[in-house]
Amino acid sequence: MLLIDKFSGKPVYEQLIEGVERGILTGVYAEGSQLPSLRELSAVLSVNPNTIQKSYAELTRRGVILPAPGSGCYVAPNAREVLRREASNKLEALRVLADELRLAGVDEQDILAAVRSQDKVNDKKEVK
Amino acid sequence: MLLIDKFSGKPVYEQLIEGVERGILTGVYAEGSQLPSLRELSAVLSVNPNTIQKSYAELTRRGVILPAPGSGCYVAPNAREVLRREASNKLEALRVLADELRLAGVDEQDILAAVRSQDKVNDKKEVK
DNA sequence: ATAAGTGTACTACCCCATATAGTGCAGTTG
DNA sequence: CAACTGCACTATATGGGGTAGTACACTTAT
Repeated sequence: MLLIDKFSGKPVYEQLIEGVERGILTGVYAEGSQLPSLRELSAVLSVNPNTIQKSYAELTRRGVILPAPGSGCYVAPNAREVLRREASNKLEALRVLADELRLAGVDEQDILAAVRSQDKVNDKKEVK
Repeated sequence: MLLIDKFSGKPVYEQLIEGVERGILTGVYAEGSQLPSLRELSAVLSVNPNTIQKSYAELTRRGVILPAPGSGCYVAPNAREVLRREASNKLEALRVLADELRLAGVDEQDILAAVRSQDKVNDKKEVK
């Protein structure tokens, strides 16, 4: 996976970070599993190794992945938990964005509808 | 008010744009009213006139304000409508952000609660 | 032990956005 | 006329993003 759009305006290293995060959350990269090496990713994506390293360094700093010099990089055993904790902090960003839309006069129902999961999920999951 | 934080990491000219937009939406700058001149804003905010001009040019391009060389800059008569139309397009951004949080495992209720207007909520537990 | 692959640390360079600084011009207003 | 307005232009400095290349120490498989 890990697609990179060099014309998106978004820095490549950020796209890379989000791509790995998404891979972990969707199960493509299981906790403890090995990630593509710097040079391999560099070759596959046609991105400079330094850029890849910058992304991996950031993920390492946050405790999402664990580097093993000489061996490779691995998804941290508690990666999902780390990501989940960080995501909670992003709720504030969501609130701010929603407030802006509301201030601009966007209909409350439209806002709620946009946020609500619309993938035919009739999630009747009984929260236990 | 138009406060500028030079250490926020966000470009000054963007802060300026958002500040004017907010002023229009909150009624500080009524439609048709005159905005502070380039040089006046530059002096008050200690920001280079070129930076102010960049912000005003962007707002002009979008039809939010109307410049009158020799006279000043004025809020477009339909400024609120323009902003409202633009805001509708941002709903997609809201949806994407919400999806990310959901994927990360953030509780659905927490997401909805963050989005919901929190003005003295008469707690309606019956979600219709 | 050798070879290949790994993460990591450098240095150097380029491009572009951001922002500042200064000058000047044409138009409007009092 | 004088003072203000938006606007255009050039020049410069700074920093982030990205590339390029080299080197080192470590691990792993042959």
